[in-house]
Amino acid sequence: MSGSNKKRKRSFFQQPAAWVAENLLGDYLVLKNGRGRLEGKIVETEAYVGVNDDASHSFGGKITPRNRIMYQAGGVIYIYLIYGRYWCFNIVTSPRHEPQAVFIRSLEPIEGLDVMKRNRRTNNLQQLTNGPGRWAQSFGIDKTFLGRNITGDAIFISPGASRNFSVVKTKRVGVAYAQRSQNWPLRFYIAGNPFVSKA
DNA sequence: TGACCGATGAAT
DNA sequence: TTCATCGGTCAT
Repeated sequence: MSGSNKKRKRSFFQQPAAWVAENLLGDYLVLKNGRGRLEGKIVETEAYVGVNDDASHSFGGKITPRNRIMYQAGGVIYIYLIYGRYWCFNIVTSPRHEPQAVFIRSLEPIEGLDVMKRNRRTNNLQQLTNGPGRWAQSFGIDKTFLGRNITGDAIFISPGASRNFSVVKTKRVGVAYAQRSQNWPLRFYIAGNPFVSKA
């Protein structure tokens, strides 16, 4: 349901990434700023499950300036740039020192579509939020979101009203470089939803 | 300091 | 299917 200010709590995000990724489907991502309220329904996610996942930035326990936020307790935002052009938006999950994260891949636009279109410089509703770079651009996401709390007043997750959908589980997109984990079924999306990315 | 890269998107 | 693209990352 659109317009709710109910929030997922921090404890929700301190579960394992695969669980969080699946259970975020149907929830709403809400962003409030001076220009109003943007809201999108989460329809596609991926889990990056930590030190044993060679598709994850934290594989092998690696710590760099970029990924160190992943080692925080679940509930903070991990942002990084891909291909020199697109911001990728992740939510850190799991307890502290367990560097897992959920990558939000696609949203269904719910509220603030005029602002989203302006940010994306397009009137194409279908291509507004159906991919990680696209929705981030629609929402004005950039590196200033790094480390922010996903349970605050400015940006938060609102629980979905119903779960009358089936979930598709497949391998993740764009991780063919991973030797061991490339086929792990850690991509989740709402079956039949038109805003799931094509991949 | 700079070679290298990529959890993509858009065009074809 | 192909490829443009480029700021950031990280090893040096």
